Amino acid sequence: MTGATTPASPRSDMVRNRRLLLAAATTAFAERGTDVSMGEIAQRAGVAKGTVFRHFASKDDLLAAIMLQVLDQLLDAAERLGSADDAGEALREFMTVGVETLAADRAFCEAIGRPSLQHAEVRDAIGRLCGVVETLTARAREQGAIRDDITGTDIVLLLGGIHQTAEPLLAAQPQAWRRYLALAFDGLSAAGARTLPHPPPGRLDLGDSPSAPAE
Amino acid sequence: MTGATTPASPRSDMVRNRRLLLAAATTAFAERGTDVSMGEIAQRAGVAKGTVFRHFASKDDLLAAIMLQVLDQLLDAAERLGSADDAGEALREFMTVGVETLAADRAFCEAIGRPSLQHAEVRDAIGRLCGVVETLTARAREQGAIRDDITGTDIVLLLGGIHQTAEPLLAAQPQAWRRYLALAFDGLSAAGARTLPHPPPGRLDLGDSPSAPAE
Amino acid sequence: MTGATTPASPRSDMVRNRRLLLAAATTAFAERGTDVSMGEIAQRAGVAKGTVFRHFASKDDLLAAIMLQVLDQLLDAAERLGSADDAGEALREFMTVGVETLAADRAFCEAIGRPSLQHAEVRDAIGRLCGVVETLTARAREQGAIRDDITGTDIVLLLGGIHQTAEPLLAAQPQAWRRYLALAFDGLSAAGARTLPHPPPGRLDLGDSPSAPAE
Amino acid sequence: MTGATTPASPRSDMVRNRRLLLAAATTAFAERGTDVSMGEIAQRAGVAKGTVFRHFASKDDLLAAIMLQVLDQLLDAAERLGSADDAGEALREFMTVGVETLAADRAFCEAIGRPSLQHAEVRDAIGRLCGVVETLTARAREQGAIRDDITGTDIVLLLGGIHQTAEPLLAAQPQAWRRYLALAFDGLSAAGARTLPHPPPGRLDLGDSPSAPAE
DNA sequence: GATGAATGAGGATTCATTCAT
DNA sequence: AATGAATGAATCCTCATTCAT
Repeated sequence: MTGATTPASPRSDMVRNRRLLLAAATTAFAERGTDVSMGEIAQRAGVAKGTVFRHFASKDDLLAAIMLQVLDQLLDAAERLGSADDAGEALREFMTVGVETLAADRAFCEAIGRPSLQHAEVRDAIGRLCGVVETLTARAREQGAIRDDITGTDIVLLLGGIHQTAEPLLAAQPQAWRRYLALAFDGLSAAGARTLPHPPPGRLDLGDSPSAPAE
Repeated sequence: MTGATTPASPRSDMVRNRRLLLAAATTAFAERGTDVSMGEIAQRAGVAKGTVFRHFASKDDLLAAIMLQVLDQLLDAAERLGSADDAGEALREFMTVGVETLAADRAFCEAIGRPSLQHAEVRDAIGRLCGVVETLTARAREQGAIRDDITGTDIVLLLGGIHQTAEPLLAAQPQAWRRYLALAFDGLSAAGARTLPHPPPGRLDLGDSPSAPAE
Repeated sequence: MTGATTPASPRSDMVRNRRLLLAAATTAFAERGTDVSMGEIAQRAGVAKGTVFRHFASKDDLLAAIMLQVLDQLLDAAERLGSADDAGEALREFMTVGVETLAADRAFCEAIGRPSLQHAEVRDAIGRLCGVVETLTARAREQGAIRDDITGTDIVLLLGGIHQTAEPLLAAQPQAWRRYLALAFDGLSAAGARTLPHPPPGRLDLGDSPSAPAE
Repeated sequence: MTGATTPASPRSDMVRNRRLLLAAATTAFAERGTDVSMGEIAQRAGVAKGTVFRHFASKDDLLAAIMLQVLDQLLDAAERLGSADDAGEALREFMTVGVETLAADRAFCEAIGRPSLQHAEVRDAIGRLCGVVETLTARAREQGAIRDDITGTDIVLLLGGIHQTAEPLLAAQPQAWRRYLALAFDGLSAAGARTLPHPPPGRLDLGDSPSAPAE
């Protein structure tokens, strides 16, 4: 099993294994949620169980790594779209990419609000994402594409909500989320609407914080 | 062990235990999702493990019972509001009750689309709920309170989505869902909006259907 | 469930229940072996679980009661045949009845050599059976129908052995035991055969006796 | 935990553990039947519970493995004796080995006719055994050592029967089976005996066959 | 660095048995 | 005397994690 034809340097093997593992785990978690066992991921990646733990000290770490992957994709998208001329269209495009990403990843949703979020890195990435999206959102606001009282964090949160709305339909109608994305966007751009009742969320602070300020 | 004030008859004790179990399970599942063990639920209810299984033959049955509880509440609310004069306001009120209910129940969302749904009773209840909500929705449509292309099933699905949007905030801001409910409602009532891109969902048909028609 | 049409005296109800229980247990154990649960037996008898335990303090006691039933049947048969003219034929007839009984009772065989045998009553009944069969055997010996070195206990033990020989066939060929009974009988009547190598067993002494004398 | 003298490589440890497990399971099952728990077997083998399941995916697999062990021993014996000059003596020798083997293994008998038999491997081994024994038997028949109407399958079945006959005595008289083996052999060689009443069994076909042909 | 065997806590579930009514 | 709810020990099995090679 180790007798590969081209061992290359040990370093490169490790890199390759890490890539295999992330790929396998991404697929597995996306398909079947966070309950997939480490054993199965090892198998799918074609490595031994011990190797999984050499790369990711715990299942939680692996989950965090995968969430980071997804978050990075989203971050990239948001950054890429940050300079588009039509900020409203850019925002819509970002949300499309975002919901599409979630729709393909069952674990991501499950994992939100779980111990993985106690990983500082994940929290940071979410924070950063909210920041970049805030830029996007601000421009859309200024261009009048969306109403005044919407923040970047709102947008990020909506990704999960839109996905969740369509989730029960996805098995039968994989594109159903488009319907609810359009609906949400209509809400976002509702011109003369009354101001939203609850204040906008600040930077997302997730995790166990038992210091929940409530209201 | 429970130190109840009135042990009464074994019958009444059983009723009491069932209530304790449902309460414990509802809370536990709501707080920590479907992974809570039967053992913990027993402990929380102050009964022995065996007692849980006397009342609910399997974990899945327990989950189904809890979903039915929630669905029944929603069904009641929808029926109660079915005859209100202002159908738009009634629909909004229903959605308020609905999201509020979900906000208190984490498991409910997880459980949608899971084996518990293979319980005919749960499927039936969902079907019935969609039916009653369709009535509510139709009236709101006729009265011009919401746009034309929204169905009762859309509304039911939105409950989960709105809740999910706010979910990461709930620990810190338990009322945050009100913000996203208002936002969604603005989308629903968007007067001149373009028709939504994806066709409305039919009656919710969940479960294993591997005959996913895709699109 | 208690509202029978004719309660009769409480005494007679108890007798009736005992009979129902023994019948249900006999059938259940015979069909599926000693693993049937007390709960199922209660159900089959149409009584509550508690009632089973009022009549038989433990599952072991119930098993013992059922073994006693079977042993009594065999005892009756042996006594009835004790006065037949043709002792050889009588012995053969007894063995036929005996094996037939076992063939219909899966639990009996399983239960031999188990804790149930620690019930003095069962041990006594086996002892008594060996005694009566010894009479039958002695007459057959005297009449020259079987060889000299066979005892009643040998015969009793053979019942189980013959049954066991055929057991794997019984599902497909319920009468297969007749073949092995005939074969055994041919061995028993082998005229000029050498004396059997191991001394005849004494009175059966079963149970945990850790004082096994070995040889 | 085991204090072995030579831990050697993990591979060799695994082999050693497998051996320990088989030994522990063989003893445990032989002594107390199939009810011994996997936990106890682990303990007896000096390994953790999980290790049992790494080696045998289920209790049934473990039982099957043990039956295969026994069947292999018997198969070896039968093959070894297949070429002896005196086929009658060879058959007797085979039966001696066979019963002796069973006498040391209580589970084997219990397990016959149980789900373990649905393991194709076990069924196959039994079939093969019957085949080899048929050879042995045919030669004994031809040499006039046993009567005409006895098949190899009869012989295999008799092993269990003879053992069962002596079983209640084994604790006190471990060699008692020799008596019943001799008796059975006398039946097998009964020269002028009438033909046996029930047709000989075909190849042993065990398992769920609900197509029981009856008779 | 990789391997995969071993570990053992934990999970769902069953069942004999007890006991309040 | 009968009921059937409650109990909790025991069972099989899974899985994250550790560690010797």
